[in-house]
Amino acid sequence: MEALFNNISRYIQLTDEEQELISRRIVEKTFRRKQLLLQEGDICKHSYFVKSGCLRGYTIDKDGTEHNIVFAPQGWWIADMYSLITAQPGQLFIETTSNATVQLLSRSDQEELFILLPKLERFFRILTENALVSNQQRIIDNLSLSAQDRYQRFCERYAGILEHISQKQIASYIGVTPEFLSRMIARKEEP
Amino acid sequence: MEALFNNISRYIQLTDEEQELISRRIVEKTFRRKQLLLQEGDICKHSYFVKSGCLRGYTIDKDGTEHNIVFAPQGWWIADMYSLITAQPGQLFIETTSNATVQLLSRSDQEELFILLPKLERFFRILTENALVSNQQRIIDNLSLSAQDRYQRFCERYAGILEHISQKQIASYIGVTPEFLSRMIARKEEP
DNA sequence: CGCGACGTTGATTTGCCTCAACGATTGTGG
DNA sequence: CCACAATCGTTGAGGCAAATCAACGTCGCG
Repeated sequence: MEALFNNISRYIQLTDEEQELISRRIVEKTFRRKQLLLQEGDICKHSYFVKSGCLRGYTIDKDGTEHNIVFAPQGWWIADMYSLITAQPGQLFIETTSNATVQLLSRSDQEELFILLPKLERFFRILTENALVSNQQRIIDNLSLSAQDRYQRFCERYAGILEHISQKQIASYIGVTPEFLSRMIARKEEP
Repeated sequence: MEALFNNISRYIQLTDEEQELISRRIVEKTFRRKQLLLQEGDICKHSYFVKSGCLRGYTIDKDGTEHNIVFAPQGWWIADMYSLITAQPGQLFIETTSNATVQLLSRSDQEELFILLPKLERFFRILTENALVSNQQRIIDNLSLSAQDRYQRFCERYAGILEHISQKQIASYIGVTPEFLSRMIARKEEP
């Protein structure tokens, strides 16, 4: 539970009692590599905090192609936000990319906590603001950068977890085919 | 001020005193068409509520090309979120696309209000969640749809304000050149 | 060992861009 | 109120970035 509270304490301070209030509602689960936590059509009822390992969120389009929307390594939160806040079936798949331990907080518990503990609402407000900023930056990058530059940016931004992600996954994230990413990288090696 | 409180009351209830608390911190301004409210390098200090008219947020890339990031018609909020929350210079330009009346809430007043009025923090938490969802959907669309389909989606989603937006602005939003959008539309007219 | 996923490379195709020219509209200053 | 400039939408010709399809070697894993 410590990792979780370290994460939260980046933005708000919690007393032991307040931590206890939260702890009581957290459920911990472990998963093996490539296990699905959520799939298209499911109603997403939890926010997932990644205690260890790495998850990814992706969609599958009408041609059957996967598109990575988000990677969630250790210390990140992930959910199908659309489904979570509307309680409608979502389109996101969430899957482990390695063995992982995850802590779940249900939306209803979360909303209960927001009332008991306005500070926690602040925490998630800030978290959501940060996520919004990074999504907006990604939209800007997609509109204004070449595939090369998008790859550059990706490597910088996700430097910490690059080792654990296959080229195919990166290609899907930056919006090119694996073949083309392979060529780009090959081209870059040459003088 | 009524439009603003109607907007807020979608998600939270406010007493007259609470409304008064907010009102005191709102500044109203009017702008003419094509006036810049914010430009790249500025530090964004306010959230803008659009009382009437329409605004757009865009970036300019290294080739000098504009990319529309967001349209904010009547009843929407807009800001350079990155700059607002980090207090660093942002990259967004914000401009009116028609004559407009805008109500400004400074970040510092906003944070003061979050402490006085936790309900308001809830309102902005929800607002930010919604913005996040729509940005994520846009990322998904950009990764999985053709230019044609992106145009389709745009027309559906922004049906209400289509009349007030030029083709050029739409092209910039969906990430194609004006010439290509023109051709797409022409192609669609034929049987 | 054998199978399936991955990365690579080649040949070809295509979706979209660039540049250029033109008429139509809008806006602006004299 | 008109002349002129600026912006917009349209159309054509040609070009390029990235996709597609296909074949092949490698590796990790059951």
